[in-house]
Amino acid sequence: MASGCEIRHLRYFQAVAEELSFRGAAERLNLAQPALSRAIRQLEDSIGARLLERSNRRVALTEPGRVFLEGCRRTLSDVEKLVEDTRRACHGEIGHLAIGYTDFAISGALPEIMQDFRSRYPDVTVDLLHMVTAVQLEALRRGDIQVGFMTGPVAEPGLGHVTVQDERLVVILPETHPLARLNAIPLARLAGEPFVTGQAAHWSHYLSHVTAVCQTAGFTPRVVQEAYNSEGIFGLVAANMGLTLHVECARNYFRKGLAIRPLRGTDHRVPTVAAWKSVEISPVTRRFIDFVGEWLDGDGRALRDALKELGDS
Amino acid sequence: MASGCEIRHLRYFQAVAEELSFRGAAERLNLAQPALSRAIRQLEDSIGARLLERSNRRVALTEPGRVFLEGCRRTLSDVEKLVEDTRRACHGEIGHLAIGYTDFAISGALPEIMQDFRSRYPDVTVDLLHMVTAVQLEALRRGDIQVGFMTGPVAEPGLGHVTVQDERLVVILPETHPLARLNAIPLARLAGEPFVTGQAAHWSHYLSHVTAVCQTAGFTPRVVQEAYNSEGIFGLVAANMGLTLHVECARNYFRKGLAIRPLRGTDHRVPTVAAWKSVEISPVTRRFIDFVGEWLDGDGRALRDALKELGDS
DNA sequence: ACCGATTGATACCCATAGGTTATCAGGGCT
DNA sequence: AGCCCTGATAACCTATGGGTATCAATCGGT
Repeated sequence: MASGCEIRHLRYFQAVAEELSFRGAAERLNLAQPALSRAIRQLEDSIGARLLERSNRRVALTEPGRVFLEGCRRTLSDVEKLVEDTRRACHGEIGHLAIGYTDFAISGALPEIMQDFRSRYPDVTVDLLHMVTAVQLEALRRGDIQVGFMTGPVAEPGLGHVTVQDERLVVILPETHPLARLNAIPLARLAGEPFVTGQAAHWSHYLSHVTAVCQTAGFTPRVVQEAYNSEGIFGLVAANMGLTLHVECARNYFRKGLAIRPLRGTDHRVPTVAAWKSVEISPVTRRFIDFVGEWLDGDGRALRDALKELGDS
Repeated sequence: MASGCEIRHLRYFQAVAEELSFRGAAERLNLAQPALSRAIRQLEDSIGARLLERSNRRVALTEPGRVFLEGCRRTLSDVEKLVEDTRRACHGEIGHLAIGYTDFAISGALPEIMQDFRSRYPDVTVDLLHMVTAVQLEALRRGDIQVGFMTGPVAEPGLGHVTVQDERLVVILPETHPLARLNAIPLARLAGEPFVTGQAAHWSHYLSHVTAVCQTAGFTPRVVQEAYNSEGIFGLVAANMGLTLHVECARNYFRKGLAIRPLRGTDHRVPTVAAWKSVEISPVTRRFIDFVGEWLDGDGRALRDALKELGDS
């Protein structure tokens, strides 16, 4: 029952079993030989099995000793690995993250970020959860997610954030639409056009950008249809219900029958930011945030530049 | 390095992590609470990671704590299993056996014995090694095998043994041979017949039976061919080179063109015995020997009787 | 065949690690 | 506000792990 058997005993036994000599093992362990003899005796007593055959001149493993030695090696390396893993967890190299994302984020840089993160930190498990910006803010507050990729700007107190994307607007319209013949579409030409957007209740952060940019041209968008998600919006546009404003990353997707044109007459940009609760940051969250920062400065620069040129063209 | 982390610490930590309370865990461990607090602190120091979040009223696992807890459970159950396995090894339920066998043994009861033994002691690994009797005796002496199934009688000092088979002789001859028309063949009729046997150097124990039984009828077998093993002997007989004496278990094999007939005119029997070195018997060897004894008394009786009837018919 | 060298076991001592009791400091709860 | 429950701390005590000295047995070399 109270086995009394301790890791020390396993280490001692392994040494003796490998050296097949108490004195040799004691030296290897920086220990006096009598202490070793006693420890091994204790171990044998606590197990209730004779592990070593001592014949006053020769030390040999018994059958139980062989079984125990193999288990010793396994257990000792397991414990060592466990301690190492725990330390890594402490440094954020092991753990779990729940991350929220919007359609804009998952259409943009997020897949590459996640791919690079997972290959850099393979022992961090990640749950990626689709949530609109407002839901992410609430989930962050409740601790349901540790990081959210959402439509900015973020000005909530207690949240840290970094801008991941900062994209110009594009017009998505049926390729049969008269405006589709223009290389770029002036903002003013959208006045009066039928708009397809996301549902006001869920897409508020994005819609505030749309209404704001239209206001600068002195009109309010005429919304004729609200869809549940980006796929829905694209589908309704393809069905000739109207046109929509989106961000550059829409170019990463293609739907037959749609045209994507830069929007002229405004330098308004829609930021997508990674946000996190700035108190009680777990090690793995810290790692992730740092990684995103480094990614944006390094690996991601090429991608960002490409996107930027795409938008500027 | 010197992690100082002991199994006790793992048990303590697991208790606290599961109770999420130092006092509760201390009670469960039959320990005073301050000792627990100190042990956990030591554990955290030795790992270098904060495993528990103590906020004076609530105890919670940190991320490293979760990692460590899982490893704790695994390690503790592994150690428990290891101790249990070692005890079983001590009782001979775990271990390894090297067992020698002759053609006679493997053609007789040995396969059934081994099958029953392995299903009764699945954690004992067995090496079955084909060796003629003389080689088995030497291998036993050197400890290369723990038990040998060989042709008796065994009279070596220091060897224990039990008779596994005790078989009448049969004559194996080409089915076209004139004697094959008899239901049973009188010993005296073999005088002058050409004999096929195993090589004298390796089959000495068996050949001594053959010559002895022929002597009782007043003749010496006229050996015209020596084969390497039983298959070779059967093949040479089938090739009409001569006939041979074998034991009843030969009936378990069949080769086209051969006839097997009881030998009349002698009650000589050829024993096949299991033998072992009677000093330094390992627990698993003891188990095996006991098992063979019980098998012969119990499960094997039916088989033995069947063989006996076969021989008596 | 004997003596020295070496090995593991034993006896004894000591420092310390691990346990106990008593007490404190901080938050909820009534 | 006051009580109670929690984990941390302090002081102390003993059991235990480790050290030194020594013994008995066995192997090797001359």
